[in-house]
Amino acid sequence: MAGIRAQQKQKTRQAIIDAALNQLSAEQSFANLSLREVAREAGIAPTSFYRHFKDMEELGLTLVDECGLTLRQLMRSARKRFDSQTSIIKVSVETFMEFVEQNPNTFRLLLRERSGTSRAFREAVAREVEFFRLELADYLETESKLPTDVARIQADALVTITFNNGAEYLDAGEHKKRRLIEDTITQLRFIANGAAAFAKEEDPTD
Amino acid sequence: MAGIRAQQKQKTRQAIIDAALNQLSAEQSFANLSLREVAREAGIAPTSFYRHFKDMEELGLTLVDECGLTLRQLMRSARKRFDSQTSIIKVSVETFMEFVEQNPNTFRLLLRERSGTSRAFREAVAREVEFFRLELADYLETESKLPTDVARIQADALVTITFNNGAEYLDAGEHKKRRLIEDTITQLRFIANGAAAFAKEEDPTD
DNA sequence: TACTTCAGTGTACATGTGTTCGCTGAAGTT
DNA sequence: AACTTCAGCGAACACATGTACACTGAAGTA
Repeated sequence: MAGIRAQQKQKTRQAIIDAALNQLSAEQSFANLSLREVAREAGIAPTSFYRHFKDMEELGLTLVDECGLTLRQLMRSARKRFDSQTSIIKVSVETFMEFVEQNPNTFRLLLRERSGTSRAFREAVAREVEFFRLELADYLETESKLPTDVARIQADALVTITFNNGAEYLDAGEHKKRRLIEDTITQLRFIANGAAAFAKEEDPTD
Repeated sequence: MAGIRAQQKQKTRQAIIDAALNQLSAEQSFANLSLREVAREAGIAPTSFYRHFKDMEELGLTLVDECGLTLRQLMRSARKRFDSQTSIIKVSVETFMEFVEQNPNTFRLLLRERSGTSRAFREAVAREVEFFRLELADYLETESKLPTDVARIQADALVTITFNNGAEYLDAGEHKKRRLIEDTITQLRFIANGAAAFAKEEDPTD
């Protein structure tokens, strides 16, 4: 049961996925990527595409899932392996920007489809971002001992700022990139301090 | 010199612009709007389009400019007419969300082309957002008496949060919309307080 | 009135698209 | 060895697109 058949199928499936990702760039979004272009790049006939995906939409959703997963794992490991010397905020931001730097097209996919034309895509990206928020809110609640809803609102803000500055990072020059990282860290600190002060005000006993 | 000619030309030019804006929706972005579709909606022959715009790109840039201008004027007037009873933050957020509610397609245009495929578009939107930031930073510097760079960093964060939550507002239901406004206000307060605390720390004499 | 300008038109063409259909041949099964 | 499955193929299709071109006729001009 080597499954030569299934193995080969898996291989071209991956080829299609890679082809799609490789074609993404600043000038080309998934939305205006055609089935035929993907097939060409993957080295298969246009019609063979249908053996693996019903649609370009189905392929897109697969990509979003995969990219979201990658990013989530990365951030999770960043939170785990941060040493107590450097702040968790700094580590997270640097990790995130590193990801953006090294996978610009992956990130662009999430960024663009977040406000894209297909409801399914928007929801899929929203789901990924939601994972982020929940995980971070959870972390804040237990580590910073914040009330649940303060943690949630703060987490939302942190994710929004980071994700968005990641978008700016894409088009930035070397100098601006450095400043962007610093500014992001500062902004996250503003939020963290503001939230902490707010929580204290509400419950001074803590 | 009634200029019947020029008058008529201006009229169809506006018809084209309106046609384009009317076709925008959650399911249709400017990027996948074709010249022919716009012409059809505007009630002119496809080729007549060229009498007014060199390109779809040129039309798009015009739209971005126009939309940005509208939004900017709105926010500026909001800042001016806020009565001292309600906080400037609350007024600004409510004004912004009202704009998003009433001009969803206009806002969608800015939102999407911000991370779009055309460099010219991205830069145009970035320019509009930059106006926002600068005006707000200026306001913060004079009103809250913050150091220039703290004001800038804070303004960036405020704009990012507001703009982004506006995007979520688009797809939100009635209940979520109300919560979104509240959360946005809270988040902006976090930032404002965090920034103020930071500034005080740096320069306790103030 | 004769002449020019030019917004708007209709035809035409080359190009790229998604998708249907029937075929092929190797892999898998009995 | 005989039979089935099924990933991949090429030809063909109907369709929409951007744009070139030559045209018309009303508005503007002298």
